[in-house]
Amino acid sequence: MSNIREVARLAGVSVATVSRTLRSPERVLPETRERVNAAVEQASYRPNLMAVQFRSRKTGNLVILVPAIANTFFARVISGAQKAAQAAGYRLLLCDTQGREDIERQFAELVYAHQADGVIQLRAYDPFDAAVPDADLPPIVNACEVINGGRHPTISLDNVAAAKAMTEHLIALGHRRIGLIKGSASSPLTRDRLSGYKAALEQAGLRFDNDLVCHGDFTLNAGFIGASKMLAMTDRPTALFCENDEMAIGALKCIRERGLRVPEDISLAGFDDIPMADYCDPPLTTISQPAEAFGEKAVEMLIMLIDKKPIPERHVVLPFELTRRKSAARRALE
Amino acid sequence: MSNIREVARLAGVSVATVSRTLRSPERVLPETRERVNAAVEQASYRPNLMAVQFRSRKTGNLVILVPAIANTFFARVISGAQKAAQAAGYRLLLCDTQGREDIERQFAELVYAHQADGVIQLRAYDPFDAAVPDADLPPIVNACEVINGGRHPTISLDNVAAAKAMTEHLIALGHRRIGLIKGSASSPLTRDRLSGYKAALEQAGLRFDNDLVCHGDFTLNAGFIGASKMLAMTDRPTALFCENDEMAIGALKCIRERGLRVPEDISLAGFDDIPMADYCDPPLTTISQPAEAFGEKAVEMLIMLIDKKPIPERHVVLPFELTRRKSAARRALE
DNA sequence: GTGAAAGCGCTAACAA
DNA sequence: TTGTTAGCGCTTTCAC
Repeated sequence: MSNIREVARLAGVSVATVSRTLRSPERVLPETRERVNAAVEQASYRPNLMAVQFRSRKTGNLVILVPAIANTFFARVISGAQKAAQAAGYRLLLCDTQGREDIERQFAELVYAHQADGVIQLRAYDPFDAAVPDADLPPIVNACEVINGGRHPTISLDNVAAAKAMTEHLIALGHRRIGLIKGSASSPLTRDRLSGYKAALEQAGLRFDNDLVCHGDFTLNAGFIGASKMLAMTDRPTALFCENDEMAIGALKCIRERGLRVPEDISLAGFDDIPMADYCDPPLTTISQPAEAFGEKAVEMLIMLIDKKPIPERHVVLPFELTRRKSAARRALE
Repeated sequence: MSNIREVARLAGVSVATVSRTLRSPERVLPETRERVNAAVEQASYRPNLMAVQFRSRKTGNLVILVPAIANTFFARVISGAQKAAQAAGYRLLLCDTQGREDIERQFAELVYAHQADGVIQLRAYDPFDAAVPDADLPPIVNACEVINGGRHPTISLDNVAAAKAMTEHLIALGHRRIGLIKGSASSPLTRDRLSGYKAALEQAGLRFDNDLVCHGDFTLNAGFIGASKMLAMTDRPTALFCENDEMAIGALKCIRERGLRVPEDISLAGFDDIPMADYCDPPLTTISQPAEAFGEKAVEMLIMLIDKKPIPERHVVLPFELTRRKSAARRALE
């Protein structure tokens, strides 16, 4: 593998001129440029990025901390992030943290080790020591699941409003007992969604019943378990609101196994609008999130941070949409 | 941010000793080691990985080329790869190529640019110029969708045998007209699976009917379209074998919309065994693949290649399993 | 516009 | 066991 010296020798110029031709060609005479380019070609030269980065103190890498890659929602976020990163000449260092703080911290440290220029965290945990003063915090953006009152820029959804909208929708359909299957207890997402759920009930003059809330962890299985608890109640809910589509699909399986029909016997709603939501039977009423946009926005903001450009708004809120499909319908009269 | 010289000064030793303490502590006296470690602590020193890598000509990065991150099967593969990489002290540079060869080539070149030590390609395309002699090919492993007769080490499934097993299963259930919804035309996977399908038919003395084969692209929608074509036939198949679960779930939706039942009116089979396969209605009969193992194995082999260790077997074949659920049943007598 | 030369932070060969 | 020292390949002054 050839190096810059080899190219310089071939072109009959100095290494500095080769470097300039590659980084800022406009500062080199066209004829010199051509000779250098010819030499680059001839030597099939590729700059050693390690050396470039080492010297210029920029890695072009962005760390992205993902709680669960296998979750289709996050897969879409990553996909959006990757596109934006690539467009901006950055690469994505992927880390499946499984929600473990030690792993998150370890990967975030890659920034300190000059292995990455910034961090995107998709979970509500600050991987940097709280003792670090805000001023010399490395570039980091917190997206999707956002730390309430955190010190980093965020990109989030108004989860309170989204959960409220869905609950209102179910109430408008005549439902009075609405079960809620929550996500992981550690996630502020679920706190916000619970608030939205409560707000809608209150607004409609309905009493909040703690028995109608059960805890899950965003997996298919959690939805199944949650639904089986709900269905076992003597006065069971007529509608079930799951905090993500995976759990809703898990719940659907359980409901069917009990010989009940959706939506005739019980209405069902999800959250996220994963591709599968439109393909299950019946198609799922859910909250659509712009997953790719989370990734794109996060990368854009992070790069601004890295370039020390001013950020127009530190807390971006992306829009949601209530997507009505067949899984939620008017409550049957008894 | 402090550097090695600062630490050396603090510890009253040379930079070489600091470097040694960090890389091979056993070559340093315990008491020296302690002094160095104390100095490291005091200076809150973190080695500049860019410099380390630049100097030692190892990046610790592995590029992984993924056709579609949003596909749950690949998400599982990535997850396995990431775990193995992390365990071995490597990081994963993720690239969502969308199956585009130019993007694949571009990212594979990161190896030439000393930005990564090796490449994992999950698609049947060689991102390196065929002109490169095998001897000085960068470390690369080809997994999942494998180039037939390619020059790189591979980790694959016996797709011929798997498709044959599934087709045999459907035949054993009494089906004589079995529709096949294929994946992307460019993929050798689909060629192998077609072979297996044909082999099973032949073995059972059934004629191969080209009208029963239709082309898809592994997406939910392709399954829907494929099924609608099959169902429109005058002499429609009594079983449908889809080359992945996503397409099977798409087909399921179409079948139901036509007012038909699975498996009473038509049997359905998929491939991959994604988590959702067990949660659709009815649960999907499918071929289970060890997705995470693909990622793990790929990383392990790649690291052997990087370390120039001999590879026990260049072409690993991972086992599949025929998972019988309710979507495929005995053909109803007419 | 171009070249000479210093040096980024570290590792490794060699010497002591 | 430890220190000295020469670079790794490149960018970036600073002269010319």
